[in-house]
Amino acid sequence: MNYWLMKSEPHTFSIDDLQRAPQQTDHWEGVRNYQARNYMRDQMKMGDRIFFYHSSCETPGITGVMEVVKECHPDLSALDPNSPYFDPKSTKAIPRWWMVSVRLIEKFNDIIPLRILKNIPPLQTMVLLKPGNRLSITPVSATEWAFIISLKGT
DNA sequence: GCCAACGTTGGC
DNA sequence: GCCAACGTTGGC
Repeated sequence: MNYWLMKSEPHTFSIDDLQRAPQQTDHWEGVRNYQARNYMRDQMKMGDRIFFYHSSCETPGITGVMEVVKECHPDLSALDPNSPYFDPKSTKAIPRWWMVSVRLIEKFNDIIPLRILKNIPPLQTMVLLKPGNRLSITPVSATEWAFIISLKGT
């Protein structure tokens, strides 16, 4: 099983939005970065675990856990001229953008803030923490995953 | 709001 | 293929 971290701005789509969704499931539309897309298209598999990360907000950090419930399929928001994610270069025949569907497994009682993660030596290997990193989807190692899970509620 | 870092675009 | 200009991300 692979582990991941996916960012979302909570004023656009928060963990509470996912919790309210039918079956607590939604598709992860709107990724418009090739490397992040490739992770979803080529590497994310059923059952992979994902940290839900809130970015560009008062307290950025990890807010819960999701799993992949549907592997890559075309991101149709790219075809919708009324969508903020519209991309005229994507077509139905040759989709440029792909996404996975995710289901909420757990919303943490308390967010694990980025500023805490930054101060934990065993987590300095995280791609998320690499200087200059802006990727909205990053891989997480099994070791990093287990360590972060152990921080819950502390 | 600032700004550093990074990705994309497009002329040549 | 180079690279300058521009746009975006995202913490602070």
